[in-house]
Amino acid sequence: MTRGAAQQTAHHTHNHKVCIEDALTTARDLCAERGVQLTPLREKVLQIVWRSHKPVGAYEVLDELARSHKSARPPTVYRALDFLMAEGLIHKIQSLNAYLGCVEAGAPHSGLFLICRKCGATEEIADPKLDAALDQASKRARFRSERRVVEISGLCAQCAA
Amino acid sequence: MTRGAAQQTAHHTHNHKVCIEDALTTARDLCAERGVQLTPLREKVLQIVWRSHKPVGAYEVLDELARSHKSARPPTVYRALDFLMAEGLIHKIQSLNAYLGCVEAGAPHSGLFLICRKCGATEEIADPKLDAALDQASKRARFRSERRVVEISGLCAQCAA
DNA sequence: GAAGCTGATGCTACACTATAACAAAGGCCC
DNA sequence: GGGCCTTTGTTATAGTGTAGCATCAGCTTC
Repeated sequence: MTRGAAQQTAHHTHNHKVCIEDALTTARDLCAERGVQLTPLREKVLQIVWRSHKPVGAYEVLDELARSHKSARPPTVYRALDFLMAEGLIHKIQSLNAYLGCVEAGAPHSGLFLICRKCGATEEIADPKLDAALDQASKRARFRSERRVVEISGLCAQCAA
Repeated sequence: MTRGAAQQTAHHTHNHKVCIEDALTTARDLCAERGVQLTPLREKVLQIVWRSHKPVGAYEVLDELARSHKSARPPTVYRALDFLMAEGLIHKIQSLNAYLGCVEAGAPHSGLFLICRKCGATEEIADPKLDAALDQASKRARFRSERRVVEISGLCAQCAA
């Protein structure tokens, strides 16, 4: 169900079909457990988001969705994306206005995203030290933290080389 | 020139004129040092952004600017905002598409923003432990970090009470 | 099985955010 | 004065996201 650390990274070369299948299976299981509906439309959107490890814009999703789903309109896509985010199946990358499949759906987590500005590949990382630093900083400011956005742009290992 | 820690926080009550004056003075000095032009237009935009400790949208800036500057249009505002960001005088809050005066202009830093979802007040915090955690995480992933976005939404001390 | 409810989708229009592209104006240098 | 650079003016348009109401399918209750 969960993948090993090596497969969670945004490699330039890997068998991506496995990523997609894993994500869909996890999503179906989670939604079933929670009693929420992963409808064909929502599943299709999830699949589209998972076509790569690059964040994908809502209107890119729409273009792709429209190929198989003539009636697709902006609200169609945004509603599906909102559902998937609410269920923790995808994340929104705020600095790109784009959406990315979550590699650890189900596990409570607030990721750190490493976004390559050259190839677009984006890796989600969980980091206890980061969580601790953020919790500590919030606490010091007597701030009640609810939602986190932590994104780093730069060059991935491959593109920096 | 730099303010004490107490005055950097997004208090609900404080003499905000001091904040604005400090920010403008710092901006003028910095731009003079760097040989870049803090034109009246840019200064006015900076002043508008500094009207509060809440992030302000570009079109809010435009509305305000237009009161004294009839020819103001979207590009007028975005160009000024881009300049101010490039000089490190303001920050963009990505999760709100809004802009906020930088409390520590000039000092190299990558802040953590605590954004109150109720009152909107947003506090910028510098945190060495956070920086360390981010650097370490980037390094582990062999990622060359360039730009950071760290934003936490929630409730500030006053609004949580 | 009709009435009513709920959640999901269809559909039109619109609001909000941001940029492209080119023109004009002003300062500076030679 | 001519050429160059930076800033601002101006029009148009691209990109991102939501409001609001209609419809439809499944489910329940009587």
